[in-house]
Amino acid sequence: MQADAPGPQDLNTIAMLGRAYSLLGFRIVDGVVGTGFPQKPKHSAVFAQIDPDGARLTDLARRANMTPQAMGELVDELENLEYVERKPDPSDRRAKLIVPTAKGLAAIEAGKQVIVGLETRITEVLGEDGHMTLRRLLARLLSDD
Amino acid sequence: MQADAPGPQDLNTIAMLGRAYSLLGFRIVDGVVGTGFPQKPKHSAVFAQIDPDGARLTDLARRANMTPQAMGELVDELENLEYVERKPDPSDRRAKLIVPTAKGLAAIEAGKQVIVGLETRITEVLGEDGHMTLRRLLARLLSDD
DNA sequence: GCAATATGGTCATGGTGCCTGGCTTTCAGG
DNA sequence: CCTGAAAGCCAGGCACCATGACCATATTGC
Repeated sequence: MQADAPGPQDLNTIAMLGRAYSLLGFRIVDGVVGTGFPQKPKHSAVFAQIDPDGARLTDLARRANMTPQAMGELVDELENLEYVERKPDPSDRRAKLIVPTAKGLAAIEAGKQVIVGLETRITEVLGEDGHMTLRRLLARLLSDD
Repeated sequence: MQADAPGPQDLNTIAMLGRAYSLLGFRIVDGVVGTGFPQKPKHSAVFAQIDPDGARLTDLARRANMTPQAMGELVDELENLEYVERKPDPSDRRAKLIVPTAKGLAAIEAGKQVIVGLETRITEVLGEDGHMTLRRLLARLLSDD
């Protein structure tokens, strides 16, 4: 809620957090897409939650904090991109398991690599100590509430 | 390091940034609404950019990085809530100045106070040094790219 | 066993947020 | 003047996500 035209140091802390997150978040998607795995930002909500052995739609939705319908659409798209498959759950015939394909696993791996690369970059900019300190401070903020 | 109860420290740094921002961002809106100024999260995009003397719709849109149409809708809502008024721009009869009302200025002030409160809370949690260190690290991240 | 109820998933519908395209009014330059 | 550009508005549309209704299957209580 402040004018955010000038340098970052003039922003309030919350705005700085937002900028940093936005900046780095876009780089994740760019990085993954750059390695040849087209996807939308929202798809990472699936990739972040999916289990290599498959997971149920409702479980994915719960973990990603959205409705099963919304997750269903994401899975539709990922199915069209051949990143996941819907398979019947042998233990419950109502359910379907969302299972990543080989291509999907490769995309997830690419995503992890991009994140590792970005974290390395953060360490380069802040130094090993700086990065560790940042993580420690953020962890304290998050475990506070 | 338990596998079944993942705490914030198990997240990658980018995810931690995102969580912290999301957490605090919601608290801003909650705080402002709690002081009796109903608004939606998107409205802060206007409040953050508006000038007490008024600003043009297209300027607001440019600064908030959206199309004039989208900004126009936000301004419609804020006009209904009586936070802003549309006045003719004396220097250009095509343009209209979006001017905050007294109520709008009070809402902006409330927003600033909420942010100050949250920053104070951050200082309580991290300590004066911790908060300053966090800001310094974030500023370095932001000025890097 | 068998109704009652809960759960997994889908479809239809609606709301929100934002976009593009087209329009009028006004401004500025030749 | 006249033409091109800019300010703002309206219509239409797409993306995203939610609610509600529905069907198939599981589970529970009697």
